Amino acid sequence: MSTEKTIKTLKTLHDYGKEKGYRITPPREYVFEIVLNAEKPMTAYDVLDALGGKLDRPKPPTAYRALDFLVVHGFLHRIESLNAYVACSEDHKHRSSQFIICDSCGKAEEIHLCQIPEGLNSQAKGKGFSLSYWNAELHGTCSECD
Amino acid sequence: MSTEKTIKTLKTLHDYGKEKGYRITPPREYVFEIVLNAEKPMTAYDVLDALGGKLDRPKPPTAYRALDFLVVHGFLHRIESLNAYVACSEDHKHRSSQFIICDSCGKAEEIHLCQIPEGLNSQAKGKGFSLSYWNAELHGTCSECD
DNA sequence: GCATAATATATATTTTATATCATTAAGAGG
DNA sequence: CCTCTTAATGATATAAAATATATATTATGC
Repeated sequence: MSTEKTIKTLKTLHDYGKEKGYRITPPREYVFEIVLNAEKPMTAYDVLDALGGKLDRPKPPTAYRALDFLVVHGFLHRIESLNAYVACSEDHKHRSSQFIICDSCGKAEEIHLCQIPEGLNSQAKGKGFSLSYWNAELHGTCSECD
Repeated sequence: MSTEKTIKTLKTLHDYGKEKGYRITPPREYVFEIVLNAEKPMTAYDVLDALGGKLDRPKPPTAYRALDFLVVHGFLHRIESLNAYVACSEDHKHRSSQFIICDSCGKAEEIHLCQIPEGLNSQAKGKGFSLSYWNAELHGTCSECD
C-alpha cells in the first residue's frame, strides 16, 4: 500500500475519533498503520513485535487493546480461523466481514457483501434469531497459488 | 440428546471408520460422545476434563488429536470465534459449516445450507479462487434470550 | 488548576495449542 | 500364528494466544 493511501486512511481514523469523541492515541494509530501496511493477516504478536519499533517495549495488552478498539470500530477485522487481523478494505465501519483465505500463501482478501445472503438470513430469521453481526471465511487456494 | 440417538450416531462413526479404514479408538469415540451430548459448544479443555472420567489422566494432545480427526471427517465442527466444538447436526460428512451463535446464553445451532450462497460464491469465483470449504458464524441473540 | 473519565502500563497468569519422541495396538502377508 | 509395517496413543515439555488486575497517566470539561 502506498504511503499516500496510508496517510489518507489514517486521516479517516483521526476524523472518526474526533467525530465520535474517541482518542486516537499512539498505540491505536501505530497498530492500525502496522496492520494496514502488512501484506498478510497479522497475529496480535506479529503486531506486538512490529510495535516494538515504535513504542518502548510494548506489552501484549497494549497491542490487544488497540486491536480490539480498531475491530469494534470497523477499521480492522479479525480472521478467527487464523487468529489474525487485517485492515478493512472499505470505509464501511461495519463489523461483519467476509474473507477468502489462501491456505497456500496465507493471504486473505476481503470480499464485500453489503447484505447477508438470503439463504443465511432466512434460516436465522426462521429460528427467531436476532442478528448482530456475521462473518464468513472461505478457505481454498488463490489464483496466484493455483 | 437421548441415549438411543447417541448409540445410533456412534454407530455411524464406527461404520464410517470400518468403511474408510480408520480406527475408532477409545479417545475418538469418547470425545465424540462427549461433544455429542453437550448442551453447548465445548472447548478442547472442557472436553479434556470430561475425558478424565473415561480415560486415565488424559493429556491435551489426546483431546486435540481426537477433535481434529472428528472435524476433518465431518463429525464435529469447530466454531472459530468460540474456540469450541459442536457435533455436526447432519450426517453430511462435509467440512463447511454455518452457525447461529447466541452471545447471551452461549448456545450454537447449526444452520444447514447445502450450497454456498451465490453472493459469496460469485465473488470467490470472480477472483479465481478455488474453494475448499467455508464457514459462517452469525452472532446475535437467540429466541429464548431475546 | 482541578476533578473525572478515558486510556495506558506493568505484572502475572490463564487459556489454547503443538512439537517431539517413546510406546502400543491393529491389520497385512507370509 | 508370527512379525512387519503403519496408525494411533501417551507423556513431557513448551509455545502461542489472550486476559485479569492493579496502578499510573493523560485529556478534557469545568
